Amino acid sequence: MSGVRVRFAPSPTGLLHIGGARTALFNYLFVRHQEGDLVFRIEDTDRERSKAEFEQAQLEDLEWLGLSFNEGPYRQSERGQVYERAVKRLVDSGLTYESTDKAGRRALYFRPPERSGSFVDGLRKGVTFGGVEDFVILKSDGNPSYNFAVVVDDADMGITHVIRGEEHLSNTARQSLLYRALGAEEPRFIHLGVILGPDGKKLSKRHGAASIADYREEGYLPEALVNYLALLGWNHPEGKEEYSGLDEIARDFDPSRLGSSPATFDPDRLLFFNASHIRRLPAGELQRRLEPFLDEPLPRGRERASVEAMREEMRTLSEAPRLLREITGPVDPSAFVEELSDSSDEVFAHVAAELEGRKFGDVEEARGFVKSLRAWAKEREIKTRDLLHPLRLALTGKNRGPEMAYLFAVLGADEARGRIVRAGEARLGL
RNA sequence: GCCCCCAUCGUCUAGAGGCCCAGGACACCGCCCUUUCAAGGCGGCGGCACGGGUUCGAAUCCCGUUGGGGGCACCA
Repeated sequence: MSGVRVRFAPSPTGLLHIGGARTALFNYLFVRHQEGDLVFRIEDTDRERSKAEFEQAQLEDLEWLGLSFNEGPYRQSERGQVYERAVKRLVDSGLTYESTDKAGRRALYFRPPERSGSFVDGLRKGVTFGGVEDFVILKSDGNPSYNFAVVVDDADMGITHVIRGEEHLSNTARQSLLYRALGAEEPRFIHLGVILGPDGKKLSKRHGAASIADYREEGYLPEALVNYLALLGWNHPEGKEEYSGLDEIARDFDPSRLGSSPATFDPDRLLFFNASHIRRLPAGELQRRLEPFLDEPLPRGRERASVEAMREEMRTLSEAPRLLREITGPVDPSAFVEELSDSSDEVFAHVAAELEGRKFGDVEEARGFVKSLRAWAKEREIKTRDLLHPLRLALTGKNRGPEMAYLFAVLGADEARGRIVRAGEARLGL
C-alpha cells in the first residue's frame, strides 16, 4: 500500500471514447505502478442525460480493456447528504448566495473570495488563473453542480492525485478556489494533453469510430488499444514501444514521463499496433478471439491451419471472414485459364496424382509436401514460379495470398485435388 | 472578446546547455528475402515555428511574436 488514491469518474451520458479510455488507462497505470487504489465514480448529477445503460456500457468497455478498479462504482446521485453538509459549510462561511437566472431558475452560487490564484500541475510548472466568475454549486433541481460535486467527492474520498484531461484546466481553477473555501486539502493534479482528431480539433464522435465499443466490434485487440493509447502522451525512457499488455506497461510506468502537449490520434499507427499484436497471439488464442467475427465455421479439422494462414495478413479480427473466403471461396477456372503456361498441364497432372489419397495433419506436413513438389519440379526443370503460380490460381483463383503450404493445409488434400483437376480440365478445354 | 495550456520529421515522440550539422516508431519510397501479397531485414525521404536575449556554447534557459489547442453553461 502506498496511500495513493486516484479515481476515474466518467459521466454516464454516452459511450466510452478514446479520450476517456486513455484517461482511465493513465489513472490505472499510475495506481498499479505504486500499488494504490483506483476508485470508480459515476458523475451522474445531470439527471436528464445520465442513463443506466451508458453506465453499464462503459463498465463493460473498461472491463474489456482490462482496466479494473478497487472501489466503486459510487454514484453522485446517491451521495446527496455529503453535498448537503458541504453546502451548509459554504453557506455558513458567507461565500454563497441564491440567484435567479434569465430562465427564471433559482440556484445557489459560490462567490470566491479571490478570483485568481494558481495550483500545482504535475506536468506543468504551476498553472496560474484569473478572472474566475461566480458559479453555481447547487442547481435548481437540487443536484450539486459538476465542479462542486467533484471537489466534495475528491476530498471526501481521500483522492490524492487527480489525473484528467487538459480540458479541465479551467475547471481546476474553480475547484482550487472551492478547496480553499471548504478548508480541504488540494490533491495533486495531472492534466494530460488532449487528444486531437486528424483535423487538429479535439477528438470527438464526428471523427468516426471513436468509441471503444466500435473498436471492439471492428476487431481491435484490447491490448493493442492499450499499447497505442499508453504511447499517446507517455513513453519509456529507452523508447520501448511493444507491450504485451497492461501489466507490462504498469511495471514500466513512470508519471514523470508523461507529456503535456496535445497529441493527434493516428488511426494508421493504431492499426499497426493491432496487426502486430494479432501476429504475436498464439494460434489457439487467436482462434478463440476470432470466433465472434466469423460468418461461417472454420474448415473442420483444419482450424489451426486456417487461423495461421489468415494471421499473416490480418490487421483487424473483422477481416477474418474475407481472408478465409479468399482461400476457401469457390474458384472459376475459366477466369484464369488464359494465364496458364504450357507447363501447367504437367504440374497439375503430377500434383493431382500426388494428392490422391493423401492427408495433411498439420501445416508442417503440407510444407513437407510442397518441398517434395519443389524437388520434383527441379528435376523436371520447371521453375519454382511455374510450379507455384499455376497451383495458386488453381487453388484460389488469385494471384496473391498466403504461403502455398497453408493453401493445401486449409483446403485439405481432397478439395485441393478437385480444384487442380478442374483447372487442368479447363486448360485442356474440356 | 476574456482566461488558460502547448510548440522537435506528415503523425506519436527521444532530447532535462556541450554526447545532436537532432535519435526511435507509424506512414511513404527503394533494395533484400520470397511463387505472390503481407511479415521480416537493410536503406532513403523528412523536423528543432520565428525574432531577440543569457552563455565560451542553446532544440534545450529567459522575453516577445506567430501558430495550434482547451475553456468561458443550472454539461460533465
